[in-house]
Amino acid sequence: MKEKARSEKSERILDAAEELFARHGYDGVTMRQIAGAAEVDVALASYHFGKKEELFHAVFNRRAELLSVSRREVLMASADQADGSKQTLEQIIEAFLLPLKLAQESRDPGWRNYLALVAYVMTSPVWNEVLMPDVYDKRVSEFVDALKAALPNAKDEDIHWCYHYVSGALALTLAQTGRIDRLSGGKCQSSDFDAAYNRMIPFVAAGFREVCGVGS
Amino acid sequence: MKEKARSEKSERILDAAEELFARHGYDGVTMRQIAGAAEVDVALASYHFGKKEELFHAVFNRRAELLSVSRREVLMASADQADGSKQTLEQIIEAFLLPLKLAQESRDPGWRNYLALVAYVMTSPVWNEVLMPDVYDKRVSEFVDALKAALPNAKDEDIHWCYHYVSGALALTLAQTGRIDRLSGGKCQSSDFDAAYNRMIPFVAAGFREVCGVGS
DNA sequence: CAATATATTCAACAATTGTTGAATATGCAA
DNA sequence: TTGCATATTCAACAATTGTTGAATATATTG
Repeated sequence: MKEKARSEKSERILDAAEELFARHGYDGVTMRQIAGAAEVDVALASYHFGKKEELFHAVFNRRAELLSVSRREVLMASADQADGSKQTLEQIIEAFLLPLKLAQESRDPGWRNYLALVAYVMTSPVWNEVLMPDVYDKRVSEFVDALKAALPNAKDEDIHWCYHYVSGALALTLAQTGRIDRLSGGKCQSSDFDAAYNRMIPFVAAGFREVCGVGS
Repeated sequence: MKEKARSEKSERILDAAEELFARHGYDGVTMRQIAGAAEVDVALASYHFGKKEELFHAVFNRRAELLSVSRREVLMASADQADGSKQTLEQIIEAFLLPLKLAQESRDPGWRNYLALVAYVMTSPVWNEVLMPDVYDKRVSEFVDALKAALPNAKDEDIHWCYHYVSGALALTLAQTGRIDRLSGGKCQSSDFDAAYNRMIPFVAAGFREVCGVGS
């Protein structure tokens, strides 16, 4: 079942919608703004993607599967590498985050917009339950399973709450709100993904050990 | 300079707007939805608060100062308690989070809606820089200063990035998206604030020590 | 009470919204 | 070329948007 190649203008519409939805949310963007940014007539978006909500779904799903495959591959490669011996917490967390970091550092700026859109969906009480279950929740389950294997004494609740904290830290990083730039007086930058991920891994690993460690 | 007491319908409008804005965002709510939920005519909202954006500001600011005062008091009380001796990380973090937990556990459900609204503003690239600096950024600076005192060897960047992670974990908790309920199969609940905060404190304390600790 | 300020509703406005059907352009197969 | 499907634009629609001025009710003050 091959996907039919979309026209160029069709991709431009998705790109424009991606950027605008990520910044202003679903209701903060009009079809005409999207068409304008894509330099295309308003009716064309409806012609290609149907109603506004379907366009939103199309934008969200375009890169979802791509990213999900990349994440599973990295996670399994990491598991294979630690052949026999148990994976360390750091390895598991790194495998979970690496594909996101790579996407954000991609030359295609669309990836940055897309991940900001994912952050919007993650933090939205409305969209969260509509869009996350389909593809992302499965990756999370695999991640949680790997964590359980690395933290055999942990209670399920503890692991899920700790994952919740990771998820929040990650979402705010993907959102690129620019707040850390302001609060740090320019010493840190939202766009500095190396800085964000290099510290996030030891930070959350230590948190997991503290809350879910063997001593508990 | 005494604040003039607002009429009862006026407060109902703020309450309704608070709940709707928190769930659907600024653009996802119409003046008529707000008026309908408040059982009030549309024009009344404009009469009391002016334009829609001013109403949004009014909703955000109504509890902001109240909460900010409570946070500073707790932070200073915590500092006084550790008279002479240095505050522990856990004490600082707890002082930062406690007022939020108390507000969320308040009998007034408006506080839950308000904190979900704060989460919306925190994670929004647009509203973040409009509304956060006025009152919340100052509290953060005090929190960061206390952290610096407890972690004398830490670099500023490290502290700010770690605070960024705390901020994200906190925002997702305040947002109450219900995702943890789904992912955990009902073992955890978004509304269980005791569970959320009891684990968050040791989690982030360990993270801070790992990234900003004396050994670094 | 009267008079006056405040609160609330009613009705309507111009502008903008998502969506659609008809018209035109473009690419492709025969 | 001709035919035909796809792509794109044009023009217009009913519905909804935020906002406002006039009208009416309610409270406050003299």
